[in-house]
Amino acid sequence: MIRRKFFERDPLTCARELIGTELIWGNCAGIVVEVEAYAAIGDEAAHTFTRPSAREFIERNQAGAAYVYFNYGVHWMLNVLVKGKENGFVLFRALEPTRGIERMKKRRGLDDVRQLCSGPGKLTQALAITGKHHEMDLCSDPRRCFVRRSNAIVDLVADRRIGITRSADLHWRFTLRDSPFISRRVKLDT
DNA sequence: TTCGTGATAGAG
DNA sequence: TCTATCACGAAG
Repeated sequence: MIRRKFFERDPLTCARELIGTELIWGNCAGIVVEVEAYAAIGDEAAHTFTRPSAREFIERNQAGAAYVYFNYGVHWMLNVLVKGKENGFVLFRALEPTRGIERMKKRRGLDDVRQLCSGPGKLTQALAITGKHHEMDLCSDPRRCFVRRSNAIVDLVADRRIGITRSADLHWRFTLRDSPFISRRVKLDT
């Protein structure tokens, strides 16, 4: 199980190293194939830039806490709090399902495994993550945590974060190269 | 390409 | 109160 220490570094390092780990969520699990990093300071796309409640969240919680919020009136988003030299969040955008696949299909109302967790709103639906998991510690309960896979040779691609307008030039989205489970194709260049 | 949806926060 | 904004997804 990945321990708290892991999240006591900067958001970019955490984001990169989370790719290829496995997210355990109850009876379901999936390999993390796409994340985005957000910095508490100086990142206009981060919640902390406009939302006092996000800044209070950081004060109130330890590294490794879940930051879950509702967006567009429809979707839950899962982030993990990073508190090191730099504070911030890592948003989970896509998983490659490994366990509990039938459960996920049922929750999503779909059969195609590629589409179960290929987006931040999709993966929370597939895993039944909601606001009740907000502020939950992801470093202490083996039923809700991250684990490293021993074999992992992880080939990363960095490109622009999706769906944001501010600070859009930063290459803070990380994906597992050529994974068919990511939300959107990697786009390089301007 | 469009459009619904609701929480948040800041202005009036 | 009102309104702009938003780390989205699905239908078409």
